Amino acid sequence: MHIEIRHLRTIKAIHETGGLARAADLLNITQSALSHQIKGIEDQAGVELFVRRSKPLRLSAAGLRMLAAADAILPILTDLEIEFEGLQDGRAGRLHIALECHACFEWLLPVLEQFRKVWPDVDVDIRSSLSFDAMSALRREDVDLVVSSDPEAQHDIEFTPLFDYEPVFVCSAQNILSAKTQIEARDFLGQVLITYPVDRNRLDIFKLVLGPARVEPAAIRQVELTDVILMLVASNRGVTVLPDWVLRQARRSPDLVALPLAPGGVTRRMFAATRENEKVRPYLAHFIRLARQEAVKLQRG
Amino acid sequence: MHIEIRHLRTIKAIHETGGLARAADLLNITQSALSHQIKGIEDQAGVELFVRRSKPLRLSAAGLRMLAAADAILPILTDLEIEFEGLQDGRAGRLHIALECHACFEWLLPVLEQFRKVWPDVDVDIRSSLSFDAMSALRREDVDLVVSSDPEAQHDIEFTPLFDYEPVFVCSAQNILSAKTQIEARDFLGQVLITYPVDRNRLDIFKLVLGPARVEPAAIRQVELTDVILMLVASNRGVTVLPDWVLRQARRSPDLVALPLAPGGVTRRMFAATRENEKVRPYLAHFIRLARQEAVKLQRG
DNA sequence: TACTATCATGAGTTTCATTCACGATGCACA
DNA sequence: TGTGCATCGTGAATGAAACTCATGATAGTA
Repeated sequence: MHIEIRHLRTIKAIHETGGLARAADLLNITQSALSHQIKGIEDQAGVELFVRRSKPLRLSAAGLRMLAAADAILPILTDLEIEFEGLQDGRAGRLHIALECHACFEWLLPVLEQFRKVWPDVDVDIRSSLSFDAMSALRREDVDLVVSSDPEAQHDIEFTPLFDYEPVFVCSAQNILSAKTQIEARDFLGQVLITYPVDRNRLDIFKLVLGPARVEPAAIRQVELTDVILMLVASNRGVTVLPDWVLRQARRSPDLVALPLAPGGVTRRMFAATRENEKVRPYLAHFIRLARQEAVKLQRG
Repeated sequence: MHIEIRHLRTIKAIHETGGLARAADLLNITQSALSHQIKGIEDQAGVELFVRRSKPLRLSAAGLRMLAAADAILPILTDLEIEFEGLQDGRAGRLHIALECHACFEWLLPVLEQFRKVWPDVDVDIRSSLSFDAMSALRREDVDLVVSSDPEAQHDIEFTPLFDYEPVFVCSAQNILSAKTQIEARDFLGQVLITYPVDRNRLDIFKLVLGPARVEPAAIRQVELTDVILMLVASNRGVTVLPDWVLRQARRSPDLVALPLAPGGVTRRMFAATRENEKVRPYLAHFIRLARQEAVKLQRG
């Protein structure tokens, strides 16, 4: 059996117009074509779909059953087509974001809030890339944008700068290190380092300081939530390294001391990674613009 | 834009098999055909449905959206096809019954009860033909069987005898006529005749007795329910004429007297009317057989 | 680097929906 | 009861579109 969309439209048209000739007119084909066609459907279905006893012909019980199927199916296709039209003119699309920067949730959420108002037809989602490789996910089209501070110079991926930030050392005022003016690798000896639960070579502190100096802290404790990290640090259960803007938002506690990393502070840059040539998509470009604006606000505190 | 069922099946197959060659195998066409086809879909939709960056190719976001449509649509068609197969082998169908015989509800219901157990896929309904012409409804395929006692000898309609019955006169024991041994037309003069609410020339009493004799009762009162008619008659608010088997079921009241219509009783035959050549349908034949069996039980009381 | 698996492409073939022209048939109205 | 009109069915011809075959291109892999 070989039902086609065309057949469903035919059934619908015949029912609505109440006749073959008028239906043919509606569908912009000849009456003859329709006659051939419905004969074909009936042969395929092996069922009489029309009552020919009288003129004009009408749908039989089986025909009405098929009409019900048509009424269920055709709107689905119409919706799909409308959605595809949206994709074509760039009004719709998908923006699934992977975060390599764990602390970025906080500044990203207001950006997405703004974004959704302007691009209601874009399907938005965020995933923290704790358990998967964000870059290959981007390449595989599992996600559409990655927030990352490692521009790995890939041929098929484009990195757009979002903002600069400084990873700063944070400890309790009770901690001995709070007396220093800047922190170097060997200061971590004997300290408990609190980090986000990601692979250590994706953390600024290991890449920039501890790795090169081959220094290992006394212990590493992994905590997911920024606020919890700061709480633990405030009660001197460990030290941490966070982007400056995270502290600027959260530094209410007088127990916390922030210090630059030697020598004299470090500057890092955050990027939005997209597949090559996709940055021109209007909604992607707009998202990046919004993200940079939000970043400016962050820098101001 | 011109999406076809074939395209939906293709999308589904590619997703399930995870590749063009395997999908082609599943669909029993060549890999080349599929390649051409998906190119065609993408041209039509104006949207990239597949990720060709990697091999084997996979569905893009838009492709997944189309897959969702396929998952919604294909089962509907499968169900339709299954239903049509049922119609083909006579397992399924429609049995909408119109009753010209108003009193027939009572013996019909147990018949339908039996019938539904054997033919679960047949769509059953009963309509009393108070407000429409049952025979033309049958011809128009609005109904599939008419219970009638008027075999009007139509070329495209077939009448199958169900059972014989006798229209009998019923009155209260208080009524003068209860003293008679049989009833003739002139006995109705001065009486209130209670009938079902149908056109008078479809009632046995007018066709057989009052019409030919050109006798008019004092008044006619139309009542829908058989039990109510008998109640009114029992309290001598009028007289009526009903099939014998209706009385046989309901004649508990000692106030009711049943008398034959002159001369010496009248015999009528009830028929099942179907469209020509449709009686061979298994479920229709079976229904008629059940109806006749039930009628035999009725005759026995 | 070679090899395999996978997809793309172009030409040729086949299939099939459509049109055209005409015939058949129901329906309304005289 | 016919007569005209509207409606539907049919068969041959046509043309577009889908498919196959043969081959080329490319990504993943040993």
